[in-house]
Amino acid sequence: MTAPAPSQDDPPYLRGLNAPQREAVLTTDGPVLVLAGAGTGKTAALTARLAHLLYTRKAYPSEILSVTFTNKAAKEMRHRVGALVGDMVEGMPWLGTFHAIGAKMLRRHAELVGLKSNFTILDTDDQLRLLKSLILAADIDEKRFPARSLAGIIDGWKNKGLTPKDIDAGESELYANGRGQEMYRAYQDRLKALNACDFGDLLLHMLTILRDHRDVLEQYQQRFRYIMVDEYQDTNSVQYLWLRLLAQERRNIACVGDDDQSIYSWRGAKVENILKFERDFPGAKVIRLEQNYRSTPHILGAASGVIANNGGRLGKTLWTDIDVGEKVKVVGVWDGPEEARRVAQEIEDRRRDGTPLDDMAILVRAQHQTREFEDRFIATGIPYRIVGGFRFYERAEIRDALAYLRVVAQPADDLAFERIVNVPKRGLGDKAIARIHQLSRAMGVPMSEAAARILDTDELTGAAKRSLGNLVGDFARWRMKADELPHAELARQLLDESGYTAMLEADRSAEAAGRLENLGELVRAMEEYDSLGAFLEHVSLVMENEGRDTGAKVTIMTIHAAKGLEYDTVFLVGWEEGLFPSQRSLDEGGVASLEEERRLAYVAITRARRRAIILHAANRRIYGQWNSSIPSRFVGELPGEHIDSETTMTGGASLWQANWSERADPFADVARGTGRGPGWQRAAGVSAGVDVKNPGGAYTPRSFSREPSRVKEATRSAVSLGNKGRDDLSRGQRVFHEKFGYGLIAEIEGNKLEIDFETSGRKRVMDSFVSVA
DNA sequence: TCTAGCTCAATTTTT
DNA sequence: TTGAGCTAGA
Repeated sequence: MTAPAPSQDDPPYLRGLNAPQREAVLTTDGPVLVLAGAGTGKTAALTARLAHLLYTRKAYPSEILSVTFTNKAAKEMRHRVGALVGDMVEGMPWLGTFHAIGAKMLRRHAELVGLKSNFTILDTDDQLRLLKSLILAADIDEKRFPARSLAGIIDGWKNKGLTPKDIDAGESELYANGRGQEMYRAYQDRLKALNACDFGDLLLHMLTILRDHRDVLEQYQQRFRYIMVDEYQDTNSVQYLWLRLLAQERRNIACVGDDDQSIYSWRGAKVENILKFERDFPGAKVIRLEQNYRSTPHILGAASGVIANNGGRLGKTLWTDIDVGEKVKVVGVWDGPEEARRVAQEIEDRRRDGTPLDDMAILVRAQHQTREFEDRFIATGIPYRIVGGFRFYERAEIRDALAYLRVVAQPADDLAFERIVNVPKRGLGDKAIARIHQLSRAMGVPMSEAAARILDTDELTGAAKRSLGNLVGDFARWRMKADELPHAELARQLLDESGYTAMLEADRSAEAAGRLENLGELVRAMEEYDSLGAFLEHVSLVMENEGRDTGAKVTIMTIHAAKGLEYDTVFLVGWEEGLFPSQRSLDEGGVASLEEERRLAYVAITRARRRAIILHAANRRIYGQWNSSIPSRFVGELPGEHIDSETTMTGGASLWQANWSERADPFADVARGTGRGPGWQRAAGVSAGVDVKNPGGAYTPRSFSREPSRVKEATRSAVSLGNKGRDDLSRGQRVFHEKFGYGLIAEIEGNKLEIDFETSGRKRVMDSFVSVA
């Protein structure tokens, strides 16, 4: 089937699509593989395809299975489909992430794998605690064979679709001298006893069910007339097997992906899945989306040049009719702090040119690289946001609150009980918990019940007994209230009456305030759900880390986290051998890993719409040790015609500039370390805690442009000197800072403050970052 | 039972 | 360097 030429009569969802995109939309029947390069309008095609299926009545909304990897992608898809077809999207129960859909199916058939339909979904933290107890029970040295690695191994098995009985001796050898299988089995048994499963089980159990129960399989094969898969290059083996089973009958499966953007092999993703699609589904139609709507030719050229060094690609030729734009800038700097300064400077310049902060991002290879930038941005007052780290529901306070709710809703949830029994501190330590545990085992009842029964014995004495008595009474009361109160209100009361809120209020650290806010957020979020159960499901699968992040900010994040996003200006930092490509990756995975790192480089460059700036430093401090480094091999792979190189390590005029800069700019910590050793810094009375990290590096011009940097420097300094501070602040006053917590103002210099923080010592910050405590 | 100080290790992390 | 996790003393 060939795509008809665009015409006036096109339905709305086809407008604005190019020929291959249309083809991807209109080729509804039979297997289709859409190879969509970065920025080629993949999501547009995918959503239009969905709209087309609905409009032409090829399927009811409930007959389309549409899977994504992330909640974000699912949400985006739902939103965009909604814009095209309106309310019909509401009737799409099977649009979601692999895990959400897996959970939904599993709840219907839980009994087939020995679970009840109200099973709990454990997260990583629960999983680890459970494994730890099993390792202890099995008398394995947890130091030599950490729970974390067992978790990783089991996860790997689940990703491959292996149940305990599928583990052979070789695989079993991965943990504790061949005890892998035994531990995996013990873990699965324990999960079953707890009526729980982990993320991997959501898919693995479903796969088992589809394999062992023909009737169930046929039911879903009949139901799903059309199947669509986003980011197909990221599917792992279970997901692949699961999809293949479901698609076998009707063969109406459309997968969209880009082999060049496969960057999750370490999580079990198999690029092979996309490479062998045509073999799996003979007669498959392969459609290539190659017109890029995002980036300038130089950016595409640079990215293509790098990725061309990989073997075994399906191959695509990206092109664009966007204006030529700037070349990709490659900048060599002296060290990490200088890299941060250069980026900060460039951000200021771009901001002046009218690029909003929101439209700039710094992409790092590893999370620890964010620090340098964070420090710099705090000192210069550039608003930033760091993406990644803990997701909302992974935060301790959220997990604690949820644990309370879980104990109320599901008294059998021992993991939840153990988590909160002594939070806040109630004098119920290891000894008390061990006793409850013992009784629970002996009587075959859940711990929360054992706790009630142990009160009738003399196992516990004095304070501990009284304290446990209170807790047991509290839970009994909360459970009764659970039926009458709205669950959000229940949560509110529970947090207050358990002393949890009070515990945080008493904590004066920087985090505590945020934690209280998070709890408020949690309770608010609960109000949107019909039942406590529905809410708990949502939280374990979907809860996102959005918050109300208002205001324009520069984004700092890992390249992995940036996949699927785009920015006007992108800073690609730390392009040095060992850091990127990461040494560890090279050591462990050889050529395959190097290629994955290269794909990462490709993803990184293609995030940029108009401007990409690549930086590499000659010296970097890693784990407290200074190391010299050489530019990444990927820098060498950038085609010369698409880049402008610049290095700042010229020496020469540096000292003069340094002196000048120091006098002019009160914040030129750059100058303090310049051309003089640490001894001088001390002699000059630079106090500890202030940013003095430049280890005697050469001074470097602070602008990327070749024009004399002094001019810009001067205006900028005048501006910052002339900045008037806030008039509501005075020396000795107590203030609060989002990152450093509470402190007293020691010095005020215009709009800059020196503050003695209670927990982190003396720091310099911009006054706009603090509030009166 | 709690906490201060010690040792040890240290990518990426869609669910 | 930072942090997590564990051991010794209050």
